[in-house]
Amino acid sequence: MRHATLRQLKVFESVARNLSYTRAAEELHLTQPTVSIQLKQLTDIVGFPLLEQIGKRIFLTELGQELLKVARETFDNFSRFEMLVSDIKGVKAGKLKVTVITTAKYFVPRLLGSFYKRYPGIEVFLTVTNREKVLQRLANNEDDLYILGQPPEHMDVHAEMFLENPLVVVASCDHPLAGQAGIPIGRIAEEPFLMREQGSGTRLSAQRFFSDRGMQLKIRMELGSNEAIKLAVAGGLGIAVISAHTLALERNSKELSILDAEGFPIRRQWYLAYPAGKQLTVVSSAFRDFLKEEGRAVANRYLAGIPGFLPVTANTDLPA
Amino acid sequence: MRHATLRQLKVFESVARNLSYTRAAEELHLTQPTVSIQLKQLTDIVGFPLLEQIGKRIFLTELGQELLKVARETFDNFSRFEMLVSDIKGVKAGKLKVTVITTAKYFVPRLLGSFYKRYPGIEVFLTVTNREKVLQRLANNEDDLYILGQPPEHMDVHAEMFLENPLVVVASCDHPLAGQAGIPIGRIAEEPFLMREQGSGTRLSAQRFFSDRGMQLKIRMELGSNEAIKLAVAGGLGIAVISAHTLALERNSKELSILDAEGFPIRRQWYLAYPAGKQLTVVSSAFRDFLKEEGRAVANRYLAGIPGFLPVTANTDLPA
DNA sequence: ATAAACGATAGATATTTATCTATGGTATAT
DNA sequence: ATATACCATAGATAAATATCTATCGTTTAT
Repeated sequence: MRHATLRQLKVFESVARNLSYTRAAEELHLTQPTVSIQLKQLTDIVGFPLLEQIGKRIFLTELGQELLKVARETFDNFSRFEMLVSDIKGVKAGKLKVTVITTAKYFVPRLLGSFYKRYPGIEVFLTVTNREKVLQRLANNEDDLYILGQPPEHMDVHAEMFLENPLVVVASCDHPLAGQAGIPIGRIAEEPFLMREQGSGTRLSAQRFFSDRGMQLKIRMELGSNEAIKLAVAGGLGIAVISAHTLALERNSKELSILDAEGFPIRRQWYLAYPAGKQLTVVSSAFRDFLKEEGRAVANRYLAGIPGFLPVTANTDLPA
Repeated sequence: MRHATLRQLKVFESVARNLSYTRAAEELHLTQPTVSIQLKQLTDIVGFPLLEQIGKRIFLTELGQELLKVARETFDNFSRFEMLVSDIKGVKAGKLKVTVITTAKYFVPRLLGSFYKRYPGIEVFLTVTNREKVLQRLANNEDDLYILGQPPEHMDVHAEMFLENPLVVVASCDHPLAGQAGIPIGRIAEEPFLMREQGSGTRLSAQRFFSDRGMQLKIRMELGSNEAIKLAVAGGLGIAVISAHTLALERNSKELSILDAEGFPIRRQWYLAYPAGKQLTVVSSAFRDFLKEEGRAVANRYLAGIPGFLPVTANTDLPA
């Protein structure tokens, strides 16, 4: 049975449906002897007659009927698979598995939302986890794409920036420094700071920024969320370094002010990564294009106008 | 997709399971390049990658997983079919469609019962109908085997006798003729007869028997069943011609007596028929053998000892 | 009785296939 | 840094496959 061919099944199916070798031959654009031979081979493989001829009429034997079922099921399976292939080709079907670093959870869901609206047939699976796990999943090729704040090193990974993530200094609008131009960095360092907890990427970047310049921050308070920090800053409890994205909604409010501090914004980026050598699926490719496009739009809408910020124009692909 | 081969699927399945070309090659007793080539061909046919290699590890793409499902289902179907084939070969499975003429309904079900006991995996379909319908079904090849009282003529049919069906004259035990040897046929014809309704094969045979000899029967009464006839005969209402089979249970009773009438028993037979040129299925063959065997047993048990009856020894196959 | 339709078979052929050996490139592990 | 394991590719070959044309024997229909 292993040695039967799909061709034989195809021919058999046609004969079984037409109950005629000649008819089947016409349908398949073959000559009648070809059909006879194909059927003979299949019958020899099975070891029992599949058809019987009584007078001039052809009948299916019990086994013939069973084999017909098998043949039809098989062909059905194949055509379903073929449809899947063409759906995937047209991005009308498929899966997209994305793993993002925790800090990206503030903007990635929104992006996935609009992506899903554009391609409703796609199933999206989002995993949000810490950097270590992200890298691990990347190494194990568990997902299609990965989003993180800095491209992995010591790994053969293809990474590309798709969105600027400038870190800015915010103060309340009635803060003495609000509105001043070119505030020296030393002046900023004198202010009491509000910070996210240890381990936050933003906090790390900020502290490194100041320590690189030989300064140490005065941390007045640690807060568990960006929202809490913004509220505390607005209440005049101190100033803070936060991602400009988290200000998206407050940019035009009169509560918070971005200070024009020397050396700011600290330039960070969001990266899209995937294993080097991985051929992206059609869906992944579509999401990648989508991210870059959206990235530009977001940058133009929210990031332009940040003091000291110059948007990167080219898409910078970073090799490992 | 139509051009994929089962071989390719087989190789693909092995690679997908082992996640290694080399492993698959070992498993299939092939060289590794052979596996590579088979997979390349399959991939080309599908048009999209089925596997991806990240570093040294191999992963299934989404399509690969789908195709794996298809492949497994296909092979499952085939092996189920193969099992069916071998079950049928061993008469452990299969269907048996038998159509019998109405008058055979008195003994066929019992036979089917014991056949079913011997081959419990067989599904038996029994159709009981009149001669015309039986012949029609036979012409249309709707069943496997047919049982009737006389083989069809003017049809290309293979028919073989499997059971004698002698018609005997019965009278009550205290009837004057009971026990007499070599009763002349004219004497029998003087007696009042009990008969089945018009159209009964037995009645037809009996009347023809007498009319062939220039006599006419005096029919005292028509009765609807063989049981009723036997009771009436036992009650002394007349004598009757009935199939010896119907006496199976009463042979040793003291109520009924088979008369040793000249020219009796009328020899009738039960025939097994099927279209000429039809190759019997394994099950049909088994049932055919069973019938002949049972036929002999029944003949030995019940028919021996009927006055004037000589069992046929050879199995007489009648051509059309 | 004859013709027409149908399937089986034989013989021929071009193509495809399945497979091998040998070798080369890469990635992981030591 | 080297060795090892793994997959890809090229080239060669024997086998099989799929197909055709021509023809024959039956069976049905006219």
